[in-house]
Amino acid sequence: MPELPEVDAVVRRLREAAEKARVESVVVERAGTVAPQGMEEIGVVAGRRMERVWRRAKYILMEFSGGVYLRVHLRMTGNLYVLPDWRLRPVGARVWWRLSDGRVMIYEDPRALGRVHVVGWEEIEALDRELGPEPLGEEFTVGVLREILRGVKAPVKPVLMDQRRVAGIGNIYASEALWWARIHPGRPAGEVAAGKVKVLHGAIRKVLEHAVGSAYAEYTQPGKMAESESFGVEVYGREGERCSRCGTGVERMVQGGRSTFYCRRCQAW
DNA sequence: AGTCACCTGATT
DNA sequence: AATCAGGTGACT
Repeated sequence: MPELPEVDAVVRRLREAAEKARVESVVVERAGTVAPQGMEEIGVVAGRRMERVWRRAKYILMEFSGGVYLRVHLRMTGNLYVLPDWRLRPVGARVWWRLSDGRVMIYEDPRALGRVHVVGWEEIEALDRELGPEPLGEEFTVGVLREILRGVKAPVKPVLMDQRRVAGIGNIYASEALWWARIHPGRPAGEVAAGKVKVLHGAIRKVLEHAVGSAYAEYTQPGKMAESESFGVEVYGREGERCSRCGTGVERMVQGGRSTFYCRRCQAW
């Protein structure tokens, strides 16, 4: 479920709920979810205080006292939040952390594709180097986007979703940004006209900023994934519906095994 | 650059 | 029963 905006909402929620909280104990209900595997490793956070929580791309990073870090990736169905009592945990809870005040932080993930890794600072730095710029950060300029796309023959949509090139754009917002910029998703990235790159840059930021706002607003209920995608989404998941700009039917295609939605009239090749 | 694997649940 | 799912990494 989560792309950058939803992950960002999770992080802000955790900040409010659990930053500076002390972990009493850790329970792993599904061994494959944590790495390095086993209770011994993940157990190192027991007795430590969560000093800060932040986001890089779609990763959630937590620093605990004594220089221990957790790197969480929600993949498709993960979610992370605090509940008042451990007994309230849902069926899909894979890992949970009892806090010293009696509350509990839950990593829920029905499909169990996500991961919770115990890492050191070097691994956080390495991760940072492997990932492209944050699309909502100052460093993500029109010029930077132009450099990212320049000379690339691959279709522009999968390129936008490549986390090494730009960090945090997923399947929904890639489709949405291309619709706003009127660019065909299959167009070779390097062939997108300079003027359109500028529009695309603005569209990416606009779409993500809007989603960051609504994701947070709708994330107030722990345990519930946001319905943010149903609000302000123009093409994603709307095959057969009419394009709000020109009335033409929205089409679906598959790129790299993922659904892409677009308007063939607005987004001409 | 494309395909599959990882998993489970919802929907057709 | 079959297909689909908002992500990523490991293959070819």
